[in-house]
Amino acid sequence: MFSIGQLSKRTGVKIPTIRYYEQMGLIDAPERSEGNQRRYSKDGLGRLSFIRHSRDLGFSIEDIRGLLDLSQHPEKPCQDAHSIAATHLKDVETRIAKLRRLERELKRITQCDADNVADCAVIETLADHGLCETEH
Amino acid sequence: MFSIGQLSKRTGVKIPTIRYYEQMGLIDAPERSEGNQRRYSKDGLGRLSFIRHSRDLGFSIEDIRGLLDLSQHPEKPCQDAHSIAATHLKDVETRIAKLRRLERELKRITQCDADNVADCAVIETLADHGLCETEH
DNA sequence: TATAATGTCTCTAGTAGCTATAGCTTCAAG
DNA sequence: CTTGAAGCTATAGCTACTAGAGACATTATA
Repeated sequence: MFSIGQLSKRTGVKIPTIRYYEQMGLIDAPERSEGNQRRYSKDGLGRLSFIRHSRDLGFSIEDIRGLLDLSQHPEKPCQDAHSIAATHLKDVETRIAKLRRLERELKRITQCDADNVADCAVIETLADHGLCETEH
Repeated sequence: MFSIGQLSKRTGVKIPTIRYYEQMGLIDAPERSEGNQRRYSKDGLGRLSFIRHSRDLGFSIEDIRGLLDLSQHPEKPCQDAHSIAATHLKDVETRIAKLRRLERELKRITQCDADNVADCAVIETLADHGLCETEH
């Protein structure tokens, strides 16, 4: 049996976040001590680790809901899990592509060596979209 | 003079967003028509374009507040603008690095060709952090 | 000029995924 | 038995918007 603090330390999920997950129905409400404090089983620990790890990989709460549900049914086909993961991968790839365009543009404009705002490439570029090299 | 709808079309910023920016003090409250509708000048258009463009480059509202303020004072040195942009660039680079680690991991786990959840690499990896190749 | 269609107004609440605060109670160590 | 850390609930706040309701304004057409 773990207290919420112990669970937090073991999983790296902050205490208010654990309570938030419970509220969202992502983890079951655990048993309580006589004094009404949460007491978690190993199962609860496993479930929270799963969530933590999924969040680390950037899955949304809703995705995780689906993945957790699947993980409870080992006999089911895993198409759904694959499709959740594949969709998420695509999303990550899209975000990377976008950020790399930003990176390129930001690198370009931060090369400005002007002294004052009047000649500053950063400000100038922001003020005039026509000065951009790339579309975004 | 532009109505809010015209401003929206010209800048690509949605109407509720324009009102939101006004509320946030990012743009000045414009004049009003007799019937209390917003009427914008060319200046307002320029300012909103600046904001739009800055948002496109991923600057936060607070960053933009600073950048807008600087842009009003062309005689000032532009160190601050550079530092805002440089910090943002670093942030973008960090996010790219993180997303690429995710991408790698997601690619790896989605290669699973199992049929059911019991053997599925996606679920297995999420359940057991020890199976990850990279840290995240 | 009347009317219909479109545009705009304010206000409130909702989105994701937490985080912070206040004011209280419980637990564990000495 | 006391004290300090840990836990409880409930509410509000964060970013950057977006959506909806219900009323009013403007513009285009008949």
